Amino acid sequence: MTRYLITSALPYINGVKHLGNLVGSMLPADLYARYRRARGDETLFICATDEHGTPAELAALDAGQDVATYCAEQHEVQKTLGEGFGLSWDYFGRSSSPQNQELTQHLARVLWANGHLEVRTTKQVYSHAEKRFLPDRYVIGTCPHCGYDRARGDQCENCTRVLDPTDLINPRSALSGSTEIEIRDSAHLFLKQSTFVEPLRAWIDSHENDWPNLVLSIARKWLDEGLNDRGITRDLEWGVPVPDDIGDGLMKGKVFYVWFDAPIEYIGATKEWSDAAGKPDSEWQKWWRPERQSDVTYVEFMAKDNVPFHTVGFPITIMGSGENWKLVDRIKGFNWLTYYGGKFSTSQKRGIFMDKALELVPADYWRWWLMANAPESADSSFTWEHFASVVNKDMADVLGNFVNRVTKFTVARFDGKVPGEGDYGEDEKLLIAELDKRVAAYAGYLEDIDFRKALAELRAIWVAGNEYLTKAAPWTHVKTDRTKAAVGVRMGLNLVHLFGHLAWPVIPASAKAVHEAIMPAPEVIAWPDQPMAQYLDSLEAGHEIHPPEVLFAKITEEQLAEWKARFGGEDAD
RNA sequence: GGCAGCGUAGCUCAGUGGUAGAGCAGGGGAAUCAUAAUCCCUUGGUCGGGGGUUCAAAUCCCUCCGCUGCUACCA
Repeated sequence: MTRYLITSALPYINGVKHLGNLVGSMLPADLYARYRRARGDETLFICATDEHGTPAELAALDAGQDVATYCAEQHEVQKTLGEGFGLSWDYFGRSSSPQNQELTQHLARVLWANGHLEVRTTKQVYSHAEKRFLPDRYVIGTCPHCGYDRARGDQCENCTRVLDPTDLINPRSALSGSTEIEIRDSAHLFLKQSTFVEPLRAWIDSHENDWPNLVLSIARKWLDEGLNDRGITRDLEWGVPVPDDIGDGLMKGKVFYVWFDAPIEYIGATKEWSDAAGKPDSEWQKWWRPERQSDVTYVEFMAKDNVPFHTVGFPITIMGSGENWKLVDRIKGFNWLTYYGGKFSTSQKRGIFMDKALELVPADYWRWWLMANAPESADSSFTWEHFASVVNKDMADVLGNFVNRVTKFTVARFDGKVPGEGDYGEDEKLLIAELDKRVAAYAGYLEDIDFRKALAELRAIWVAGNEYLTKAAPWTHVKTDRTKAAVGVRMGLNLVHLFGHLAWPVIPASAKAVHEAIMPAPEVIAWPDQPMAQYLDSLEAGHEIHPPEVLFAKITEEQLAEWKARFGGEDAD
């Protein structure tokens, strides 16, 4: 049986992530990982913070910390928030780890040995004030085309023209404002991507049927436009050092570009995981260097901006190594989640961030709404009104109220115990047939990693429970035919039990609470494998149940108004 | 400017050649076990505009309009 390796795109270190980041990679990866575990599959779910690069250095500068301290702190912040959202990582690593450094250097060495890297001289902007090289975007000056005086070295934001830092009039450092800058030659390693076009195309074509259109079209666009060789080193201090033995001795003091080492951290974090557990190297290697590629099914989750690096950049690193590293099997890409149709924006404080979100409502509310409305085929839009109406209706009314009405009635009329009288009849058979079909459809959508449809099916399963209960109407029968009422209640309780199992991958904390209405819940709530006829008649007569407190408090009009005002609704820009 | 995606009921979205769909919201009814929750029935769209291909187009082609994003050292 194949093992499942699951990775989520690495959240960048410079601050708390917003809900768009969450829904685009970490949350769907968690849902899928939980589903695999529920089915009993051997599963490893890996994530990490992406810590290198100039933005991290600048954020640290802002915070008045050295970059290592800053990253260590922010890593803990992101780890805590992820756990708050129920993200069930087997390991949440750091791209700055020694393990990643070792692996990154190893892969660079074999690429160098295989002739896939070459040294080229490039022109870089050096700032005397900062005593460092500046990335293009951190050089500002007057645009030669439109005269805008705050144009960036990569592009003028006013006239949108693409620029080179040397084009700027009166160039200066965006960090200090210093004009003491000069253009210096600097040697860098380039990955000869152009030689990989054919194998990449063949590989991508082989996934014609199991990758989403979004992923295929982005990957092919890059190949069609011609792959440029790509610089994989930078003149920075914070990063994985380039080893002396590659690059003809010209790489002293340089580090790898963050996009080179970040995907390698998928492997690095796996090694961090096995090292932390005191396990031998064979433990992480069985995931990344399996005997046969088919021993591991590797699934990656990411937003669409990340697709090129996972369909082109990282695969070239793997292919070019000539070693038997595991290549990704399935890539699930997401579009953008928008906030009232506009972009989530950290700088403009527009949208909702993970820390604030958890202060408002439990994580499962977000998990449900985000995955039920995941931007799978197109961008999707968050609005407070929609969020409140979906959460109140689906979770509180359809699921929560079902659990509540069945369990409360059991206490009121059947002594809080599963009644054993009577046999299932025609109504129960119809329900069982419907649920056999729906549970299979729900599983099918999860296998296909088609989340919106999966959650719509899960909701339909809950609705089927309400429909059944209305038809069975034990509250009516209990007055005249206690046995008939008992049948309805017994089925109702079995449905509660079922719902707890089916909902666990999506809303784990709530599913646990539902499960515990019937009996104590295990760490991993297993998938119901039996046919429904058997499963829905599995609770023992006389078993005592425990009605939960209100499972899902509804979002009130007052809360809605307050949150809209606090976070900015449609009027905010 | 170039490129990509999108534009289907009031709202959020399915549907990619064969008589327009779901959920929510709206309207009517049933029930009263329950967080006034649930269940049944129902109103509602010339599928952004125009042109073309086809026996047949929301679905393929062209064009126009609108929205969003990307445009490579930005993670």
